[in-house]
Amino acid sequence: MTATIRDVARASGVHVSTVSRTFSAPHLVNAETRNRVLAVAEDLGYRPNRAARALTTGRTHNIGLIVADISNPFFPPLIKAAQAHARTRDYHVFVADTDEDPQVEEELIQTLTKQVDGVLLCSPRLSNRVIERLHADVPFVVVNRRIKGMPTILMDVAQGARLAIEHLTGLGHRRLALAAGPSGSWTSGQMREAAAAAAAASGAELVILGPNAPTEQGGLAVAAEVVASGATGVLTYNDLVAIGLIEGLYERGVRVPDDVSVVGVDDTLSGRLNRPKLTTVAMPTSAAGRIAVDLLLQSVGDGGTSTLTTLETRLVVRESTGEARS
Amino acid sequence: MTATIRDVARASGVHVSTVSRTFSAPHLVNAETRNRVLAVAEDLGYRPNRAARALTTGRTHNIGLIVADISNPFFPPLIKAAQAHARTRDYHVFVADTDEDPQVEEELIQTLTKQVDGVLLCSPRLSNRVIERLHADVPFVVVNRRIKGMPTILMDVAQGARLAIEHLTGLGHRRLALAAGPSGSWTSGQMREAAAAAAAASGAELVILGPNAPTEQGGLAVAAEVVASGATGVLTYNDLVAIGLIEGLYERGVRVPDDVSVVGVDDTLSGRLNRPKLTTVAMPTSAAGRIAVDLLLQSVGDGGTSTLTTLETRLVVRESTGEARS
DNA sequence: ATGTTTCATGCAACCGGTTGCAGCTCGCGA
DNA sequence: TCGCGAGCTGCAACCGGTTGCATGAAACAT
Repeated sequence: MTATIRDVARASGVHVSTVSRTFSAPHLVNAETRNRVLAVAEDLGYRPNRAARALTTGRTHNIGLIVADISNPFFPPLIKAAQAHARTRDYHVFVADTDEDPQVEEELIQTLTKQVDGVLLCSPRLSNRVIERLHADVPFVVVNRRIKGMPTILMDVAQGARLAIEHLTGLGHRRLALAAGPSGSWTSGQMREAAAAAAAASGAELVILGPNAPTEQGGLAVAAEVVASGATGVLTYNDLVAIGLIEGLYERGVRVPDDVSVVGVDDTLSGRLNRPKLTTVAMPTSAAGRIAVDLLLQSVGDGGTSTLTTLETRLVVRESTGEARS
Repeated sequence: MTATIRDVARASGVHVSTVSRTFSAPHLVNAETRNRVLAVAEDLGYRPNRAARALTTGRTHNIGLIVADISNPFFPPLIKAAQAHARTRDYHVFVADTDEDPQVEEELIQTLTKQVDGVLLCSPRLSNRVIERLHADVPFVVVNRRIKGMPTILMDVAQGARLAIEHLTGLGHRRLALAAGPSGSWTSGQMREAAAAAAAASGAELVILGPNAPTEQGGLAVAAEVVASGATGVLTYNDLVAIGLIEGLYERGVRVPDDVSVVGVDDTLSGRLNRPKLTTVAMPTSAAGRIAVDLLLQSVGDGGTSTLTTLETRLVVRESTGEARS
């Protein structure tokens, strides 16, 4: 068994409350006593039990971070930024993966409820109704989805989609396709609307293909439809889909960017190292991670503002897009 | 505030212990009472506080999973397999990223200690001594590193390295290089030894380059050294390094596999979608994740076996390796 | 009618900490 | 010399559950 506060108290001849204070409010205990207690504690290998502490203080100093798919390279920078930033605030971040399954997502949130002070929900797949219900149990910050009444961080995908479409029409493409994301995705809906509007404004045609899995497989799978559609410019749900799509097109003898231009979204490292290097919409994921933590800790503190933060996106032009052939 | 067991007890006119049993040992309470309690609980939105429960039972039903770098595509399959498998055992997995920093790693383990029933250490960067000390506080299962006295899962990288080197020498390459991993990595040490032995056995030369960061950047950075070494066959620490290296060689006008053959390790999706598709050593990561969970739950149960499980690796030949030019 | 089980529930201690309050000691000023 | 405040420390209740034991009632056997 590991040593408890009472073991330390007994061994150093003081009351448990003194030991407790030695760790949680050192200035309240006499330097001499404190040193003795610390020495004994060290000796016994005592470590405060954070779970027990949380029971009375109501603060775990942990935050939960829930993502739909940890293997999507979009998330790691966000996770790392959140983690690093949380550490400066004396918090730790624990990540859980829902595997794109709303049921698992709900279960995880339930489990997390009393073990963390707040939860960061990244691209949740749960319905608004369920999220609102769960919100009664634990503070949330939502990333990549708009739910009113909750602190929210959005990346301006609409703007990104517009930039991408304008880039494509600017290169002379008149027949465009959007390889959409999964059906539950709020982001995908935003992209669709913005892309449709931007295409209409430029007098280009836009066909929506999907829903697709937000993965390379999704991209591979949609390649046939892209070819069939006759589109020469494609905007994809994310970089992964773009990479898969390019591979799929390649397998069909369609060259990128010579025959078809492809624009990704997220600006992941994989996209940067793909060949051709991806033209993509860059998302401020690290900033989102940091801000999310700040927002969360703030709403843990005071109880709940419902700020909406929208972060700008920008287009990064690389090699996967080119002029339309005349 | 959320409802507690006492609120439910009061509202349904029974003692708290009855409410407690309703949830944790339903068969001990009369069906009628049980239903009444459940109804009241539902009504009040009561959820058992898992942290409080853990305090008396000593079981959190959580397991911690610590990785050095969550953005390394090697980990997600392992994480997902562990998570899925744990769920079938009524456990949840929480992941933390150490950012390759031993200090952060230690801190995280400390934090996790009383909040999980056991910890999965994947490719830990901490010294054996520290790990052994921490082991007194919480059960461990170690993946990708040999620490005696602890349940361990190893992927046979030595075998993988041998296969890779033999593949290269079989193609006629006589001057080989190993782009090693970070200095703290046990795996990297294993690779180095096995590769050296295999090269010697085939009468080929092997130069060790590194240590390198286990990332694309690491691969990019080592490209110059590879060129300078005159090697025509390169084994890298992992797929990421291989991808970065290929990119770096490409920038220097060196073609893969025409001028230089490159073998990765891990068989990640990125490697499969890279162009050229990576020849690589496949690691049984999903199996490792599942087995790790089993081992951990087992040692949570009985107290600590120190099994050593070694998983086979295999070589997957794709497009990044080819015959040496004569 | 009595003794023995069985079943359901209550009681109270306990898990490992925290914290408001009270009491003690000491030094200082009057 | 006394009173007072400051500084430490102890006491005990509390956080939200669990669980061994005792109690009481009903069911059963004799």
